[in-house]
Amino acid sequence: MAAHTHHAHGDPAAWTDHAARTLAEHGTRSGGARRAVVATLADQDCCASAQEIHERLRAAGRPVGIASVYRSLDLLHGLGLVTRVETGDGVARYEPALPGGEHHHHLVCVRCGGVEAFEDDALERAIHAVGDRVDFDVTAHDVALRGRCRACRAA
Amino acid sequence: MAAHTHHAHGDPAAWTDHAARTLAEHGTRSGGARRAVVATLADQDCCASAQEIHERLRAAGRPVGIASVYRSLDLLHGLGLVTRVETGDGVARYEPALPGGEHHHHLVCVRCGGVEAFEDDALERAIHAVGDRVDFDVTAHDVALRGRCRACRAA
DNA sequence: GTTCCTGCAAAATTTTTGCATCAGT
DNA sequence: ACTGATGCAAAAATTTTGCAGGAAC
Repeated sequence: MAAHTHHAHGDPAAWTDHAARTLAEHGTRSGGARRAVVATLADQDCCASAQEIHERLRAAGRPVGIASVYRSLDLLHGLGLVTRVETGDGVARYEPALPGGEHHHHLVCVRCGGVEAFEDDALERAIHAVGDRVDFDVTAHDVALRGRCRACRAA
Repeated sequence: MAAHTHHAHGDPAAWTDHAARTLAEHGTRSGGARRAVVATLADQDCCASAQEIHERLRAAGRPVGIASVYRSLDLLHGLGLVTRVETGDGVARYEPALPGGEHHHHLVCVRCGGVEAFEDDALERAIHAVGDRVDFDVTAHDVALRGRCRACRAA
C-alpha cells in the first residue's frame, strides 16, 4: 500500500471506472455534479456524509448543489455502487462499494466520532451462516463495533 | 413463552423495574412523561423510533410532548437502559436493554422496512474475537442483516 | 421551597421536492 | 432538439433547545 494514503477500498481509479461504466450502462448522462461526487467518494479513506461531501467539494472550489449530492448518492446507492454506513450519530454516510463484494466493517469511536475500517473472515463466515439459517433472504449486512479509539482511550 | 405476544427482551415488567431502579439510583425524579415512555418501550416487540413512541402514546390517550420523548430516550440511552438501533432508514430506534448484556441483532427488510430480531452465539463469538484483535476498546456492537422478509420475498 | 420534569414553541439540522435552466447525447 | 442533470429555493421531516409553569421530593 502507498505510504502517503491508504484507501480502504482498493484502487480509487478502479472504482471510479467501475462506477462510470455502471452509470453509463444504466443510461445516465454524465453531468459534472455527479462526476464530482463520484471523484470525492473515490478519494476518501472511509465513509462520508452528504454534508461532508458537499463541504469538501465547496472547499475544493467545485461547489455542487446539495440536492445534487443527495440525488447522486441515492442513485449510486440504488445501483449498488456505494454502501450506506450507519455510524450511530443519525446521519447517513456512504463509501464506495467494490464489485467483488469485498467489504469491511466499522469501528466507531463513541467519544470523537471517528470511524475506522476492519475486515474479518471469521465474522463474515458467521454472518453468512446466520443468513442461511434465518427465514429471510439476506442480501447485505453491516456491523458496527463501538468503543474508544486508541487516542480517546488514552485521554 | 406466552402464546399471544412474544417480547424479544424477556419479561417486560422485569425491565421496567430495572429501569425504575436505575433511574432512582441516578437521582432522577419520576415524572409522568418518562414513565410513559418507559412503559411503551417495555411493551414493544422490537425497536421503535422516537416518533413512533410519541404516536403510540398519543393513540393510547396519554399524549407526551415530543421533546420529552427525545429527552427520555437520551437519558435512558446514557444510563444504558436502552439500545440504539440503526435500521438503515436514517432514523434512530430504541429498545430495552437487559442488564445481563443478553442481546440480539436485527433483520431489516429492505422492501417493507420491517424489523425482526435474531440471536446467534457463533456470531457473538466472532465479534468478540474481533474486539480482542483490534486496537480499539470495544464496548458495544450491532449487526444488521438486510434483505427480504418471507412475505416480501413471495410478493 | 427548591429543583427537576414537562410541554409548547422556536430553532437548528438533515433530507426531499418543484421548477426553471443548462448540458449531454 | 430532446431529455436527463443541475442549482436554487421552498418544503418536509427529524431532532435539539429555551423557557415558563407544574410536579416531585
